Amino acid sequence: MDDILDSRQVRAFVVLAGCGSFSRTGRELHLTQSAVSHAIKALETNLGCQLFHRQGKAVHLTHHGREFLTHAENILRTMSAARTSLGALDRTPRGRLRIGCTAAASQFILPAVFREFKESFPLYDIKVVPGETPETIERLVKNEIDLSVSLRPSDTSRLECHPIFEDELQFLVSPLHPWTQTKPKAKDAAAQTLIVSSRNSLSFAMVNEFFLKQGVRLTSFIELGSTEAMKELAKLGIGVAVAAGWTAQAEIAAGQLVAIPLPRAKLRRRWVANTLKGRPLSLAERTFLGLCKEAGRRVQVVE
Amino acid sequence: MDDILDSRQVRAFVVLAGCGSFSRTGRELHLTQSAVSHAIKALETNLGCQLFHRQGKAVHLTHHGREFLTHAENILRTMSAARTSLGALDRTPRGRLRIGCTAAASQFILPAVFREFKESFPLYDIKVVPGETPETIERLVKNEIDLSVSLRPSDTSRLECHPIFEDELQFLVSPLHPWTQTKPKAKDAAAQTLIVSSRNSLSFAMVNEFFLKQGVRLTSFIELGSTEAMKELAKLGIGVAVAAGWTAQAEIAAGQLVAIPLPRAKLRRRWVANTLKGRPLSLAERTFLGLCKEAGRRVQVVE
DNA sequence: CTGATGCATGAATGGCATTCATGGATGACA
DNA sequence: TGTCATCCATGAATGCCATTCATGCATCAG
Repeated sequence: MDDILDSRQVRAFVVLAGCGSFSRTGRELHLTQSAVSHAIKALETNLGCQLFHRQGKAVHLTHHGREFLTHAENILRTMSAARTSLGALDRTPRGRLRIGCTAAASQFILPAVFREFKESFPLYDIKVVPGETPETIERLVKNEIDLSVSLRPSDTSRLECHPIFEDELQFLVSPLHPWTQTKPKAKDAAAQTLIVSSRNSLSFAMVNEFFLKQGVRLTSFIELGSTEAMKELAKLGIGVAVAAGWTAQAEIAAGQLVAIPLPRAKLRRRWVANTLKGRPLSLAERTFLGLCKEAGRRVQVVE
Repeated sequence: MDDILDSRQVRAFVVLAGCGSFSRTGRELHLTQSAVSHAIKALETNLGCQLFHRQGKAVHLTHHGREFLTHAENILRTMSAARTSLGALDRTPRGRLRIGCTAAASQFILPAVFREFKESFPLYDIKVVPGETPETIERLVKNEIDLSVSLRPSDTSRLECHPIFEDELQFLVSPLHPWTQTKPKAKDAAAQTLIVSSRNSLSFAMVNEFFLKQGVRLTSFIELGSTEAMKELAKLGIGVAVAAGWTAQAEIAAGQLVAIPLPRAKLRRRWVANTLKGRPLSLAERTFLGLCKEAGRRVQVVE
């Protein structure tokens, strides 16, 4: 025998239990009396017990029928609740948001976004998964995160990329550094120790490629996870940090660091918020994307 | 659109949400992958939102899908619980028992029955609806009570009558009454004030008919609701009570009342427990009937 | 590049829910 | 008591719809 119940039979049962007449049940459900009779019989057979006692014209619940009624009503109620709850889902902000992002994003961009997001969606569960751009994109594809804030990867074939803002990679050096006097050339960079966030980062790859195009292979690096640590080392003159100016806005304004343009050309980065291509977005996610763009505009102004 | 959900679609949804593969879901449910695909699509259309996000081979729940999952699991759980609970119904004694009975039954027969019944079915809700035999049978037919303990009515066409015991109507008189010396004849009864329980009772009808057959029309009655009151009046010699000897067992033994046989013949009454013909009986009801028969045997011994 | 695997889609099919037609039972009413 | 109206059960007929079949496209491994 089947392990689940036919919803239509259950509905017929509940209506019949309520009105006590096969004919009236049929009329109510836009069915014939015969259909109701067959349905109830099938339900009784399926459950292996009699649910109604037919006494002439009168139809009454049996002991088993009374017991089943509570369950049957539950089933219909749950179905109805499911539909209602789905319809109200965009209005009742409850859910989770798993966000992958780079260290810079989590430090400079997202705090404001989270604060504003929580105002509209206080019940949302937010989880941040930090990581460099490539692994973050990987997580997105694996559905380990819902949304990522990172650099725009080269392969966007399965991504929906929402631009946030653009910035430019520069050298950040101590005010005592000779480059503050004479603009560095590409081969000068090879002689320096470059302070970068991570060898796995997309920025790192971009910088390498940038210099390779100018015939220079960079070799000496210091790899640090944290933006703050990078700036500290640059301040001490231990090397040359490669970063965007806005991540050191305060230090530059205070004269602790100087931003030096890369040689020959600008190396622009495109920050984006990513979602999986074709994935339907919840209101919360759409809102989050909007807030990211706003935050991006504010950063862009600073740049 | 329909207001209820197809259980099979719900089941497919839950399995798919669990394993993340249409093909595997199909295998699990003994369906083709195509069937699952169609079913999920129909469910999504019905609910008006996408439940899964298909990313190449990977299938993941959407925000809406996650929300729906809780309800869907509830639906299946409730269906399963309904089946289980029906199967265990005879083993988990919970329910109600509405019993219609006459005053004599509720006073002399049922107390012991209730006590024993409660031992086996402590969770049962028992309701007693007192009344004379005719109205009690009426209530049974109207499904206002589940079971009746009363006299056997003449029309048993729609009843299932379970015999309990038989007794005999007699005169109960004061020890000072002249009938204790000379056996009364039928026409002597017409000269007496007869103490009866109720004009609506079956016993009353039986007594009248009994004397009519002997050419005597009874005219003088005192109608009392209570057996106890009848006995008190008889003791005082105000009239002649018509009742069964076992209802005054104590008074007869104590010499306060004397039982006098009716003239010419015995007027036997048949006590029965009734249920509606064809109605399936729960274990509790079957047990109750059994206890009634036992109690009947005990009364019979007294008679 | 190729084969294997997975999902979507539209047409075909067959199972089953519903209807149709009918009969028996009950109750109201004269 | 007979008649009529109403109600439920039943089996055969029907038609809808769930499922399958056949196919195409995308993805992934090697």
